[in-house]
Amino acid sequence: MTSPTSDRRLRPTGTLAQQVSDDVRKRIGSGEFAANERLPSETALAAEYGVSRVTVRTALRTLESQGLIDVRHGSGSFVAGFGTQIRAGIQELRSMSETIRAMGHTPGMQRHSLTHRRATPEEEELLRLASGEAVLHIERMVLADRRPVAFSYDTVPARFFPPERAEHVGEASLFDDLDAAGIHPVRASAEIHAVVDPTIGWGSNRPKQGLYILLDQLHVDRQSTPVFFSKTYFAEGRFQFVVLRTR
Amino acid sequence: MTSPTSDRRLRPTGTLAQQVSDDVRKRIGSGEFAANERLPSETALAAEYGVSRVTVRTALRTLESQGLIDVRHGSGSFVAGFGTQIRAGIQELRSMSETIRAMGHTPGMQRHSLTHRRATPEEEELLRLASGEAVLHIERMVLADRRPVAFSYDTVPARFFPPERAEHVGEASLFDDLDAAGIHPVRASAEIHAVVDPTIGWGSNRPKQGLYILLDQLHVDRQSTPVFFSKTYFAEGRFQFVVLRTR
DNA sequence: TAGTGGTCTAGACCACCGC
DNA sequence: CGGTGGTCTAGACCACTAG
Repeated sequence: MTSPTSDRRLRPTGTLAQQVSDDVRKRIGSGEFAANERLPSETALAAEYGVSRVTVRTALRTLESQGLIDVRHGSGSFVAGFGTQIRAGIQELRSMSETIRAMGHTPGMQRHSLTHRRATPEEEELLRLASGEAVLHIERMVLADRRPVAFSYDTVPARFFPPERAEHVGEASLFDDLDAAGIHPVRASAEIHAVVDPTIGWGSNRPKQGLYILLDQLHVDRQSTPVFFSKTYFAEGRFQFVVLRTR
Repeated sequence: MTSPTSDRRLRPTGTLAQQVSDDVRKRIGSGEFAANERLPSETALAAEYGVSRVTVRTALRTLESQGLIDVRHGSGSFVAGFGTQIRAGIQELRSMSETIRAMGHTPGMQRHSLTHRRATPEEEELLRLASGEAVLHIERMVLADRRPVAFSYDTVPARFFPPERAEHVGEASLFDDLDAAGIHPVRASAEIHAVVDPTIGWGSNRPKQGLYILLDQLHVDRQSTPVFFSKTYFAEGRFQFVVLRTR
């Protein structure tokens, strides 16, 4: 559509498809599009936003994969029936704090330890380090409403950070620390495992059963260069992962 | 490309993008495209297959999400380094047998029990059944190379099947049974859980630790009508799930 | 700077749904 | 049947990579 007669204003962040996706999500959240209601047709949304239908479809696909809408061939797209519970799609890579906030809870982060040490041979290979290079190893507890929901063990090359900053790495968001250092992880390939290990974590609030979903992740930047890896243990029952599987 | 001068022959199964994706996967498997090698450019592939670049991109995105290739902006697409280990993307909805075969193993299926009974109130709501309707409940063991890798508990409305067929449901692929009955599940929304439960499963080969990844799934057809639900317990350590997470 | 992938467009045709 | 989503095309321009 070249005539912007009815363009809805978009926050110019990221790709057009992301902007549309964000805006529709906002309109769902605000109640403008209520549960089980039909969204405007793809053609109508394209006209309203002043973008092509392909772009609208890309945006809707994102919302679908997050379980927010339900796209039905021949009928339309519908706001998903609840229940109200905000679910985290496992395909989305976001900082833990973001994810928890999006779930409607108050995030917290507690760094348990920070170690500066030489990389092991395995770490050297995984992160493509020079021989003898140093890494920072960080152990953190992730809280939602002051309750531990995950324990994360992260390993990142020490050279990313100037010495005066290194000691503060991981006090809050590791993603933010990396961004500030000009390192931008954008993807992670993750293995999903079930783990029982009572030695995982620390503190008195730690889940007693020691049952976790482990995401064993290697984060890479846009060039697929390894940036850091992490093992994050999500306490079963305190964190819900959802995935939309398609044929 | 309208001139099919160099069309590579494709198996006319599914969408064009799927055909391209399948063919490139085959060429990777055959070694024509070796590990860490660069694939032909998207433009070149589009010309070779006689399809648009958009279609090639859709196909490559699928392979990327399965961890088979590595797409790098400005450089090209590369066959992922192995590993040799064949991995199953959690976003793909396929029958267990298909998945195991694709992993390079010999699939097997053993039905442990088949129960015809009235649906519980919860099942009625989940599957949108009429009051008092009957369901089939099936318990099966999934084998790879004769070794149990998963236990599946499936519940499906009894009315899908004529009486003479009902007793054979789930002896092999439930997907096939449903297809034959004109029911076509195409998507599943799944919750992912970690479970420890020694009462899961049966038989002498059952994993002793009783540790599983549970996929709690509701399968729906194209109209998002619930078709059946299943709880599938994948033995930790015998089955590997992978997911590509993106920002 | 040449070549690659990243994004977007306008338009087309098909398959499916519900009236 | 009209309206919806599903798929595909040809072309365009941009951002990134590497020599």
